[in-house]
Amino acid sequence: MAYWLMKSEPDEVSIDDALAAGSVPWFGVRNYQARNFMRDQMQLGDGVLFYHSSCAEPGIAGIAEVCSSAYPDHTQFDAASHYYDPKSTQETPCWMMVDVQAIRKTRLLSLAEMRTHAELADMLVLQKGSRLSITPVSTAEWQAVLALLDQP
DNA sequence: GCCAACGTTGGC
DNA sequence: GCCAACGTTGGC
Repeated sequence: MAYWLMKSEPDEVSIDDALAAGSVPWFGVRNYQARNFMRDQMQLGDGVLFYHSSCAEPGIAGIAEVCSSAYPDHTQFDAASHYYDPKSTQETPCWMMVDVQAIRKTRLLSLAEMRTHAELADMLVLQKGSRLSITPVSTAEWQAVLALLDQP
């Protein structure tokens, strides 16, 4: 059982969208490190902090969990998609994804607030220059975030 | 829109 | 294998 923080642009897939859909395919990851986390390390039932990025108020917006193993991201084959990758073929897909089940929406734990909590200071998403859209979260960090989400 | 930081590409 | 140039991310 592991924990992850996964960034999504709410204009594309918000926590509300994910809750309405039940589960969402985490398409569009085009970074090898993030892909490898999904392909090699994620397990069914892993906990996910659903993070809104590239928006007015970036931060953790909900809780989710991994609900599939990794499989090819179909958008890499779609020439009309923003995520099309001409190097990928059906036989040798480059990009993988998992499905994520939204569990609940939480209060927004903003990036600015996250930076004020010493117990979160080591979270990878807070490190200078960090841009990775999927990062592992330690058990202690997971528990600290959940505790903060339960506070007003 | 700006820009710092990082990742990828491609010439050599 | 090096590294400069370019592209992308993402907060502000």
